[in-house]
Amino acid sequence: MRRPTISDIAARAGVSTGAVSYALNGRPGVSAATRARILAVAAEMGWRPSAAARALSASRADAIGLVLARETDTLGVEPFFARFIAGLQKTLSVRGSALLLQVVPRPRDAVEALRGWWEERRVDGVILTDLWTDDPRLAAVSAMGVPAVLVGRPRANWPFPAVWSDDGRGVDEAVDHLVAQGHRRLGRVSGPAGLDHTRVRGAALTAAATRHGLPEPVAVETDYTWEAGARATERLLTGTARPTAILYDNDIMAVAGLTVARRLGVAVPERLSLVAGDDSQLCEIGYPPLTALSRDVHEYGVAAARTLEILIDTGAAPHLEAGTPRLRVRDSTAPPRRGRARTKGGTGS
Amino acid sequence: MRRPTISDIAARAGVSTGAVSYALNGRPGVSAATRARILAVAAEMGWRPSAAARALSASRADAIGLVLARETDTLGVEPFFARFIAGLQKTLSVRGSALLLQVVPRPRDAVEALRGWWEERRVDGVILTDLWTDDPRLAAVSAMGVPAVLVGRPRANWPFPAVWSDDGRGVDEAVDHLVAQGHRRLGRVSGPAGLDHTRVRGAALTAAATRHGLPEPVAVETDYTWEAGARATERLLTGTARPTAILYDNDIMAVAGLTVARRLGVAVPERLSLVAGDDSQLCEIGYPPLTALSRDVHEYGVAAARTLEILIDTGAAPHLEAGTPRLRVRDSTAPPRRGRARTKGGTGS
DNA sequence: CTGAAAGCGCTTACAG
DNA sequence: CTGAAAGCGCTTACAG
Repeated sequence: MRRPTISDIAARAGVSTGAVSYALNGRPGVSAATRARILAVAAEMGWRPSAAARALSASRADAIGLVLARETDTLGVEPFFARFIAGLQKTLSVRGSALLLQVVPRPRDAVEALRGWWEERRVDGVILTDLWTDDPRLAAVSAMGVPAVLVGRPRANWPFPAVWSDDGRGVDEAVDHLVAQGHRRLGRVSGPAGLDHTRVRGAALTAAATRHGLPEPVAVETDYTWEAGARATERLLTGTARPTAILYDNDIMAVAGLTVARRLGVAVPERLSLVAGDDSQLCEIGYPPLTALSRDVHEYGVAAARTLEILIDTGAAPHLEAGTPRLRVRDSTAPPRRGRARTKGGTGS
Repeated sequence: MRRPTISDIAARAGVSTGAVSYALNGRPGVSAATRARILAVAAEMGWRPSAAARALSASRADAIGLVLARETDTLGVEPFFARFIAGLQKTLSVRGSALLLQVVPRPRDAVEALRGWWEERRVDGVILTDLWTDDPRLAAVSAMGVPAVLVGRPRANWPFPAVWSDDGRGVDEAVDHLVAQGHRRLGRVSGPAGLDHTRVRGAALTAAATRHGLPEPVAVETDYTWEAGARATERLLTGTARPTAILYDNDIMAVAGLTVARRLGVAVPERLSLVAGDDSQLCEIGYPPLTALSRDVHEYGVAAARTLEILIDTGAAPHLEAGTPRLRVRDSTAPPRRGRARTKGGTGS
């Protein structure tokens, strides 16, 4: 029960292997009748192309690579990646491309993974996510020449396409919503300052505040974990000029904020409004359910894969905006109640 | 700047390509001096093997496949997979094997993915997780003959190795802990009944209750989501013979339980103890922090990959237990306070 | 210890 | 429209 090859099909159909190849790949070079016969024989024999043989002769791997450069503990909590990957694969499956995945803690480890894949020609292209300000992947990928799609805002000196969701617009929408409710002192619990999307959101928040004539929002940086989100919230709530609304860069920190606010006796949403930067089940686990920036992450993955395929096929592809966040209003945002509320406790675990 | 091949190395080193291959693969057939020279030349030229050529001639893909068969929304919240995959790759990276990943909603979609990979010889073996009672993957994988490691309890008629964590022992430990605190009426919020590990835990809970002379614990089935966990908790708390302790099959449902208990006015842990079935950041997001079953998922991934490699290399590998859960006691479990507490409200959103 | 050659399963010009 | 052949970059018996 050896698996059939095109030679077997050729023998059975009484044609050359070349003809079989043309027929199987839907190319000109065989008559319609011959093609039909070959396809029938191939189906009957249960033939499937050998990925290795095809890769070797055609110089394409029919696979793309994705390296996730994050600490696994933050990765796990993010609904982003499962949805994003499902979106990628919806596109890839049409052509029968495979997805190689690697999970590494830091961007510089990602470079090694990408280089290995490309030098062994295991992938036709790669997708880059979570870019940092000085990310070693950009120069490395450019130098290697591996087709790559940047998931994030386009960069200067980046020779390849970028697929990005307009995080700034999401921030704008959130601020507009809060300002309409009467908020003027905004706070922000951000992700790592070195991450591109952290900076994008920060800039958008500052710009939006300026546009509305609000004081500069106070921001506290974190590493995306629940604990850091809790500490950051506490700092904002116990400092001077306490904000009446806080924007978080993900969902789990917003949940942390909810808990901390309760512990400090700051009523949500009466005294404090919260906006989560990602939307997931977590936003509904507490009371009140959290207003959140929500985006179609699946569609974002589809767009990234499609762009990479075009890049691989044609050598170029346009930048593409996809999965732009929209504000999903739930109950954690409301007009601020006037008057200074007392703050219970101070610290506490 | 064509990438160098072994022919280039052979020419530069003045030997045959066969000799280069032997030298590069650390096989006998070349003298130490020749080998050293060849390696030096290869390094100097920056040679890397072509994965396709190697796969074609050696009939091995140097890659393994993992299909995750779950709804993406539950996947995202689970810290399990990111850690598990990191563990797999720690092992795979030693040999330079790649990981192919696919995310599909149902087991029968997984069969198609596995078949495709194997028939195209994209993988040398696969890892199966989240097995269902009548899981089509088992028969399909056996029939195909693709080396496969079952992540879960060994099964009858399963011709390959299994790597499993003893979920039953985790349940035992949790019940011992609760009984020692004086609990006698236990409840359970379980995952889907068709999932193997759901049944294992259920059986273990019944056995532990019997051993301690407790009444049969009441169990409510869910789909692992927060919402289902909330509904199940409410059912347990508003039913007759309300349990004083509830075991959850994951972490997010335990968090849901905490919220529901608060809403119903059931104090945790005074009136109700909660045990989460997985340990993650989520267990610390509420008050009180949740007692949880914790296991070394990274190590679990290492064990699964190692077992698969042995299976691929030798045609067989022993079953292996790894990542057995241990109870991590936090503040959500305590001796039950006597007397019937009132229950606030009834339903509610 | 070393070299020359066949072969893995495809694709793709190049002749007919 | 079709066939015969070379080639992709390795590995591996098989002779020397």
